[in-house]
Amino acid sequence: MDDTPWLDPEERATWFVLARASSRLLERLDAELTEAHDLPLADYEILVSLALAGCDGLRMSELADRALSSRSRLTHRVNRLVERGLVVRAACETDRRGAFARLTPQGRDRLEAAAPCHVAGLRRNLLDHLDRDDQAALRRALGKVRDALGDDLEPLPGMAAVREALRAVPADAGHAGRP
Amino acid sequence: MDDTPWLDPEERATWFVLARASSRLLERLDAELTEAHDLPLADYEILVSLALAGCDGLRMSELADRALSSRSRLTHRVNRLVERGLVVRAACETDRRGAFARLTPQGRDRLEAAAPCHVAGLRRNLLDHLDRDDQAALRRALGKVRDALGDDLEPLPGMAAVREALRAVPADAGHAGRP
DNA sequence: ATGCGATAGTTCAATCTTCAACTACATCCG
DNA sequence: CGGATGTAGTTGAAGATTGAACTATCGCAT
Repeated sequence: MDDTPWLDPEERATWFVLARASSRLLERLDAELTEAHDLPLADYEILVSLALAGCDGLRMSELADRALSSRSRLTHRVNRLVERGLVVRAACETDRRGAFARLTPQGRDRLEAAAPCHVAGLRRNLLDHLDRDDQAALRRALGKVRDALGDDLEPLPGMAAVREALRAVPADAGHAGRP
Repeated sequence: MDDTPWLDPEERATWFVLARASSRLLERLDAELTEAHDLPLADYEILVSLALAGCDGLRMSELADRALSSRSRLTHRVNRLVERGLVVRAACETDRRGAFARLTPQGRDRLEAAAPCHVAGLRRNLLDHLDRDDQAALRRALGKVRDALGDDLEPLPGMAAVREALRAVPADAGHAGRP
């Protein structure tokens, strides 16, 4: 490590632009969503994951993975979502240590209301500035980085699938329910 | 906004890979630096900015910009660095609202000790996986995004410049000193 | 000069995250 | 079976971040 050469200007620029662009982007998306829907990006991503899981809900640890959150952070955050009535917990039948989180109808509504804002923000702040080649190059390059970092979650299905899954959430969920 | 089309699978993948790669990367770099040198990445970046500013130090707001930190966050963080003896504050002569932060010799040592670890982490977790074309494409694409987000800080000079600047920090700094 | 809006930075309280226990259950192996 | 070890998730306290309010100063226009 001590014989690692310093970065050359291009390497520095690569790191620099990645750090700054992603940080600013996340900051902006979070601010927009929070401002318009009182829903921090972290909560939005929890809701999306739960929506995709449909009425089965998702294990806490699975959810933590998807939301890039530590377990304990997720516990607290889900608590707040439960207080807000957007999520409910359910016990797991087959593994009694386990806990599921599941979207409530209010959670589903909240998510449906916020989704266009998020997508618009993504276009306005990210995608609109990238042509097809830029996007392909980004996916290629960052895909390799992600692999090297041992992150192997597959990309999410889109809003169509979310809506599909959401249709399966019965309008009266929120109390008891399937594990 | 409500007529914004949903993302297609490639757009989703672009966003997904950017979010996950950058988040995991930052997490990893922070963990490595904290583990090995008890210096969170956020603090490391403050120290680098201060080192590049040499013995003049840097205005708090300028430093906040460079460290991607809110003003209030920076105030707290610099307080902790001051408690640790790595940084000192100094008043600004020409604008008495202003405050400068400046590296102490201990801060300089800390930074010099940690820098190889950070560079090695950057190589191992990011740069080693990208060929020249990948890097150029990343800079092109994310440069556009960064511009669109209104972030216009120019890339930092490298460790050579840091060392250069550090040489200018007198060995007995840390008490009074230039604004 | 003087008053007014802008700017630099800090402070304080509320909120959020972290980290290290801790509980409870599962699984493995003899 | 039964004890050891591992895994899922929560808890609670300490520490960090946020955002609004606040202090102090600046710079400009009158």
